[in-house]
Amino acid sequence: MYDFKKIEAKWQKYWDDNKTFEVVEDTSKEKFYYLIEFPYPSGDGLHVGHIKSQTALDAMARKKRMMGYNVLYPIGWDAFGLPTEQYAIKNKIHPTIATENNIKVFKDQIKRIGISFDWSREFSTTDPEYYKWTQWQFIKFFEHNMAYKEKKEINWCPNCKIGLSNEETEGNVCERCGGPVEKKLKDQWLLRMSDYAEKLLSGLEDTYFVERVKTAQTNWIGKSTGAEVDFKIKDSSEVLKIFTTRPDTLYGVTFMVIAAEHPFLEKFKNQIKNYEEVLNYINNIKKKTDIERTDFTKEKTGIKVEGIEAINPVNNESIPIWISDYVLMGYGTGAIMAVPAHDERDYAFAKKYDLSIIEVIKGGDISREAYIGDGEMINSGVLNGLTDKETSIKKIIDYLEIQKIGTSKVNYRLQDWVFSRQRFWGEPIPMVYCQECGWVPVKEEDLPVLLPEVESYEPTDNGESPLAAITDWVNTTCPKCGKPAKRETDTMPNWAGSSWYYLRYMDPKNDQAFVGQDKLKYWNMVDYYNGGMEHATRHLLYARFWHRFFYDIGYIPYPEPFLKRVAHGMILGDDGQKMSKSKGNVVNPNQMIEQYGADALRCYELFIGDYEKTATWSELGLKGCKRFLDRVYKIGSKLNDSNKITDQLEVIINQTIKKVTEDLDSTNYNTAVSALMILLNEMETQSQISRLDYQTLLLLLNPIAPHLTEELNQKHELGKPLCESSWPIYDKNKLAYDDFELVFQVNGKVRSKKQVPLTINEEEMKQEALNDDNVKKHLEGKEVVKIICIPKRLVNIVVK
RNA sequence: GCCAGUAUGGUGAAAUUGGUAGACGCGCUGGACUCAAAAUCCAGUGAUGGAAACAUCGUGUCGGUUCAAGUCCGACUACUGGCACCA
Repeated sequence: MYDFKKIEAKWQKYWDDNKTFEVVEDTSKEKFYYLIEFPYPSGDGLHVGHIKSQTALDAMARKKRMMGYNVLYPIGWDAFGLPTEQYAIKNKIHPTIATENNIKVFKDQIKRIGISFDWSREFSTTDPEYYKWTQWQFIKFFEHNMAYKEKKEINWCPNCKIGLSNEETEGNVCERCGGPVEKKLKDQWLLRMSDYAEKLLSGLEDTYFVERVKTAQTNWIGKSTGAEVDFKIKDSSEVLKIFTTRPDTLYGVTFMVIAAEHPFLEKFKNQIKNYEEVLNYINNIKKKTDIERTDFTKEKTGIKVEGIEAINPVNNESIPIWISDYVLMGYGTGAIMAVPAHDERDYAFAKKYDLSIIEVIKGGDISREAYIGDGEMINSGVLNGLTDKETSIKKIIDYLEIQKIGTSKVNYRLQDWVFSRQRFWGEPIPMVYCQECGWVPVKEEDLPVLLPEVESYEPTDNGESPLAAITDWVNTTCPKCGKPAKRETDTMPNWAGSSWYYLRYMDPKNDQAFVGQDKLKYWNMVDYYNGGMEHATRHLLYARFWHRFFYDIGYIPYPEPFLKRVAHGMILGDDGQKMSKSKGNVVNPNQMIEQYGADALRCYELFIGDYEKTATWSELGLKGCKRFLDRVYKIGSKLNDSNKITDQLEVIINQTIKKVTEDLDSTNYNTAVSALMILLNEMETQSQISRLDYQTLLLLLNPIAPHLTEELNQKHELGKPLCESSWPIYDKNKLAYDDFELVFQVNGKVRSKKQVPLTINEEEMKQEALNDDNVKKHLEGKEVVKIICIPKRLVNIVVK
């Protein structure tokens, strides 16, 4: 019938030759910035699931351009990171080459789908011209005291003698040798992201993220409000600080629990009578993984610290101190006050070790379980008799503050960002260590710090980055004093380059700044950011943090990077399982394009179902979309000479323009496709259609099936190329026919229907209903109680 | 455990936001074309009863509000995603 391969190649060339989708800043036009998460170019290429969001945003972008907007829809490559490094090691190929090859494959795939990316803005995070600025930004963090070094645990395989990423330690077993993984302390760079917890939380109010993304972010930040309280250590000037969200239960404290890593243990070493035992317990804990340690289904363990005791500041009672694995050093102060009567964990612990339990809130049965509900305060000094939790909390905090033994306090789950990786394939951290000057950033004019050309990029056997073995590269001079110094050999995490790429798209060739101020002002926030749910926490928070910091220090004129965030649903294989090479259910877009064409594939990607939900791939569904496009082609043979909308099609065409326009602005792509199918079905009932009917159909379908529609538009000489045409506008007065089907109900059940004019009034509607034969039958022997008329809808007769 | 979301035919899913449940696609059944098949076209397709008209039932379960509930309220169940001994 028609050669879709030829048509697709022809129009892809046309767009390239005419630079149709290259965008230049133009203040006379309104801007719109669409963004997809840039792909990680792996060796496997893209599957049909990956291109769903690219296609969806492409349809939106094509439509917005036809509506006169200046649309930025860019793409690049997030190419640093572990998969490429491992691929390179395995295949004995340099990661730079591997990356180049992978990008080539990805790019070819995307080009064949006909996505309208502005390729002139393409870059990779591995380009020195790009990572120069990632390094420059790190130095800004450092200069503002937002980057610091600290000993942190890494996953360590004692067998392979290398540091492993979390992904490589699934099940606490080394992915390479299958042996057990240990923890090892290493000096690492961290970014003070926890300082930004409140800003990242409140900033969400300035965005239109979908609800589930917002809650994921909120949960990750994990704000909790409570109090910090000082517990004196008996016979000492030291104070044990704890954090609690329930200071109202302070009178119910019967013991304290501190984390195994708590500094008190070292500090009171000489006073702790069972220090030997304590050390033993701590060493046992250290052997466990985080997962084992935090698995709350397992029984809690602990040991009493003999020889030191704390004093409850509100009633001066002496209380014992315990160590347990259920208290974590990384949250709050690493110590808690235990109120077993009103906390499940404390209760379980108290029961196991036979510790006393004091009830302070009435309402439960503490002989059976901890009571976490509300009730009257008892055994609680100043709080006795109060019944409202909020009032009690406020009162006790006031008391603590007056007595100077505590203060209200907010805590966040969000921690600082561990920014060091002991790997080759990442941005070198641009810092130099000098014996005299300490850590000194590389001078700006010496950026980028290039990754050296090396023979081997395999990890070293002592936990250092492979860069540490390259002495020529490591040994340098101090940028400050000029004396011999050593470079930092760790690299940045994969998340670094992806934290600001959307800014670089605005100004990808700038060699004076990471992005120009004029470009920032013009493009402003990303209007529409699409990504997977797997990035709704970390990537999205890292990028928002990065952005917010550069806003705070004056490099970006607005605080939040993304206005709207939408999460696409995954596409599963036709077996209902996640597509993966090992399951053999991966569908390659190239094969589908080969058989059905890019337009049919695009159409099906959008038609497959609710955009935000997971969907199962079905080649039969794709076939159906191909049939639809074939019929669009065929109906061209029914064209007459008229350049007016055909009377009989006027209403449905206007309805379809409205529907497609609205659906392509939201995420309802499936119903946009369905509306076009309905329009085509209607056109097929006509013996002829006008040139304008057809052109309108092609324009509306163009964002979804751009190649075929351009070809048909040209073939039938309907006008200039669609990509240079304007989006159709509907006539508000022509959205409805002048009659409609009136529904007759008796007691809410449909009993009959009749075609009536739109001009019908309420009285006439009632009469029509009462005169209907089937309605009469259902009224027989009954009394009419009332009649409800809904204009343009129905009449409901209520009978007894 | 906490937070968020989802549940509709054989199947992917629609449903004007309280007003005809199942649009559109797939599959299936029958027919046309063909020596035949594929492709294409036409008709039918929630279940039960009926020749039909029509009737009854039907949107995860149980209750409620309403003239009217897939949609609102209450309780529950299952699944998906996020967080999780976070004090």
